[in-house]
Amino acid sequence: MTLTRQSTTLRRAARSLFGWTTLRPHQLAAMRAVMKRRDALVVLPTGAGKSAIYQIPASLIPGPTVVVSPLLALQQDQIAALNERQRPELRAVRISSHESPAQQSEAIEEIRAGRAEFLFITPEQLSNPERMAEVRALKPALVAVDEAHCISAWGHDFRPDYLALGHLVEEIGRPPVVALTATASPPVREDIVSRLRLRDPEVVVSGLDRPNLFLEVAHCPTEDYRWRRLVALLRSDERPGIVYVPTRRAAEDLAARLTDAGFPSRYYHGGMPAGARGELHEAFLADQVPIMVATSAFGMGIDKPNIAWVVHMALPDSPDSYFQEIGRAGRDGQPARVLLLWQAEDVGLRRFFTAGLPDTTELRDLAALLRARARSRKELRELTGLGPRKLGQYLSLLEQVGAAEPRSKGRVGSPRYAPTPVDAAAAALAEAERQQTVTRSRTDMMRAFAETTGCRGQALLAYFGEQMTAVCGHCDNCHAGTSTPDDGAIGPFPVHSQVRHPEWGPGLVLSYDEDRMTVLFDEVGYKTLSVRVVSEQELLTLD
DNA sequence: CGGCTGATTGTTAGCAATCAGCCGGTGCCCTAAT
Repeated sequence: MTLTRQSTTLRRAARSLFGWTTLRPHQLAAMRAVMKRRDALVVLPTGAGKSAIYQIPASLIPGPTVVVSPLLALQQDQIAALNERQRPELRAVRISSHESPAQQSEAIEEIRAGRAEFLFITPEQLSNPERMAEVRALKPALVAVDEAHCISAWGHDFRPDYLALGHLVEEIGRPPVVALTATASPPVREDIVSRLRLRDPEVVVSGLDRPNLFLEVAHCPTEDYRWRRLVALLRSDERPGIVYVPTRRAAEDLAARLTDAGFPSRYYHGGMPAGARGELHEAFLADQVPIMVATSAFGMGIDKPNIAWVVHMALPDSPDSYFQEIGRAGRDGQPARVLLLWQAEDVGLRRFFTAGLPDTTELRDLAALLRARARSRKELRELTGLGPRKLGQYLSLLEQVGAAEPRSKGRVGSPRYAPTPVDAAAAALAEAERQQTVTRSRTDMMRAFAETTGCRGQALLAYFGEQMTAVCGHCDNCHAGTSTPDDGAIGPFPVHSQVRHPEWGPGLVLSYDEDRMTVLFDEVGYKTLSVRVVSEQELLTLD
């Protein structure tokens, strides 16, 4: 099929299924890749018609589509949106702990008989060997991984089954894979590609700059100042909006305090019962909650067009999280305010969350067990006494250093020429330390973003590996006139060139900000260097 | 890592300074007890 004919087919399907008269260029590019059975990584803001990128080709390609999606509540919304259209080629079912065994069999049967196209599922379900066998038997023609940044954000500790997704997709029969997310900095993209084992994927990145968001940061020496700045923003009375706080308790306390002060607010965090969370989510979407005070639990799946502002009451852990959270504002294209209220002390909590390295003795014993013979995770849990999360994290580290490899039926063994358990444990610890260093460097970058007197739009885009040639014009520093354009040519190395540091190894030049430059190193993460020192001491060489 | 709380100390009778201990985000899933 020629390109034009394929585009026509896609456009026709878009009109028939979604009532759209046009497809945006990036949508079309990604859809064409999927139609050609090529892997794809799609980074587009929510609301840019991202889901359609897999849904429209899926309706045209024979065979069902497996959609890996992280949250059951989010799956429910996505399924409802598809089934509302009442088109058999878009019908969706799911398998999760919410369905009874009878409902699960019915879902499988609907897909098998061709009455449904999409099977929504979590990585945890797929890591169950019996479930995997059922899904493989359906011979899926496509796998879509929604919110793919979860692989990087959650896989390494919180939800280890995310890290095994690449292997799980291979067990399904390795159909083409399309990974979708609203945010992914270069190391996160790399993580997604390598973890999902994408093969020469078509990478589509677009729309990272959000001109209708006004970016503002205030350093708050006292809690009282933080409060006053928040109230000052609320007085301008643009609603609705979200206040992000770092802890559950802060969410409850601040919502009460705001309500008392005449700003009716509700709070939302992961410690609340699922029912209450669902109701709050719905009420917020229906404009019944003007102010939501929430932890980072509130976010994914909130596709609400008229969020007029987002305030952060503490420094987020990374620009990745920050971008994701502010990205929920102003989806209707109307001007929206984004305000970060921070203190240096905020970093302490972030350090705590990233603390904790694996125990070398436990790693060594686990590596020794794997060397003896392949075992199921359940056996390994019983033999080592490790919890499922810790075991998943350890197995992932050992796999990265060549001391573990997934086998069929959910078993894990060790490769033929695996290092000795002692060497494997040392290498795995080093890898965990590297990951921790990179994670902490992200917090450093978040702090640098807060402290910069340069253009914040440029700083944020540079972090995501995009270069803006002019200042953004929609941040506090641009308005104050302190922004200086980063033309990418003022430094000794061009932006996006590969460089090497004697100690930190290879890295990617991201940006220049006055006399400093930011480089992303593979081993130590983001570093800000003095251009003068780099030049005088010849610290970097072109790689 | 750092803020908060409650107890101890220190100097001298009501309270200030210090310190140890505790707490802190994100969600699948399964199992067992109602």
